[in-house]
Amino acid sequence: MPTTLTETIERCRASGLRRTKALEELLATLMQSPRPMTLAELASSPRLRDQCDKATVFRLLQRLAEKGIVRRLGLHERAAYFTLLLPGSHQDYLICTGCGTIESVKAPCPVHELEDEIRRKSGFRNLYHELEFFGTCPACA
Amino acid sequence: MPTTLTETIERCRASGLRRTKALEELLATLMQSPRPMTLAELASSPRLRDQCDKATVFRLLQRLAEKGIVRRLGLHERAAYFTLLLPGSHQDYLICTGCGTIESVKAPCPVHELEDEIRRKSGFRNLYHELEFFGTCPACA
DNA sequence: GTAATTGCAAATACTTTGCCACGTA
DNA sequence: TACGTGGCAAAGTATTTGCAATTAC
Repeated sequence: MPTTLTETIERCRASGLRRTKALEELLATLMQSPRPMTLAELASSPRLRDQCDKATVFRLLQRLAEKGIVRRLGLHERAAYFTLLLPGSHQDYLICTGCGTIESVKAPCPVHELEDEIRRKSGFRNLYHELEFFGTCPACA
Repeated sequence: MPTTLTETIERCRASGLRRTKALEELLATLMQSPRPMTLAELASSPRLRDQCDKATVFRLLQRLAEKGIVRRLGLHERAAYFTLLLPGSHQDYLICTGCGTIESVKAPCPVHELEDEIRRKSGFRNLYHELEFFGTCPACA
């Protein structure tokens, strides 16, 4: 049984957020989306466009991410990350959400079979993947 | 046997790039780094700081990424992506590097065991992961 | 010699904050 | 009433581009 909007609003209330129109509409929008959305997409979506300012959406997302109700995807810096692609090698990363330290994962990557399956079933070409683990490192805990 | 700097420079030459000091230093820097780096980190690194402008590093990275020698990590938009976290559910994504379309992967995620192992061995808390597949969708191919 | 590459500076884009008004509890 | 929240506008940071000068081939 899928999680309902009401339940999610309850989780927000339980973590101390106030029940506002903007919060409800934001949650509803995210809940209806089958994929992650950008701040700009959210702020200009039908339910939010005339409802509230982009800064409001930004701060809501910020609070929701703090409470663990929303997640901001990607390496947690504002800047883009680049890595050299060495033929025949592949790296996964373990990143501390506290201090931002990035280390590489030594264990073999378990994703290749799924990647093959997706390659076959989806018809995508030049397929590759990125896998990152996030958490709080011992030093930050 | 690890890929050498010379070999990588050769790959660049083979894809039509000119052999410049900036290119060599950039590749050497990336090659020595055990983890992905940002444009700012690269441009201010010892080998590049006095060697060339940040715009040059930017354009080099751009060309190298085009040629498949460097990879820019993360969802390929400038903006950050947000997703709702529903208790007990997890999503992986399939993203077209051509048109940017994001769809969710239906197959079960094969990463949980590795995640458990990392949780045990690394001492990280609040561990979670993100897995994305990238490629060219049938429509873009 | 010719086309790719670079530096510098300016323009964009996205994110984040200040401050005061407002609404929820 | 008190404190979290919202709007608007401005500031901050990262990315990207224009153009003339330079360099690799």
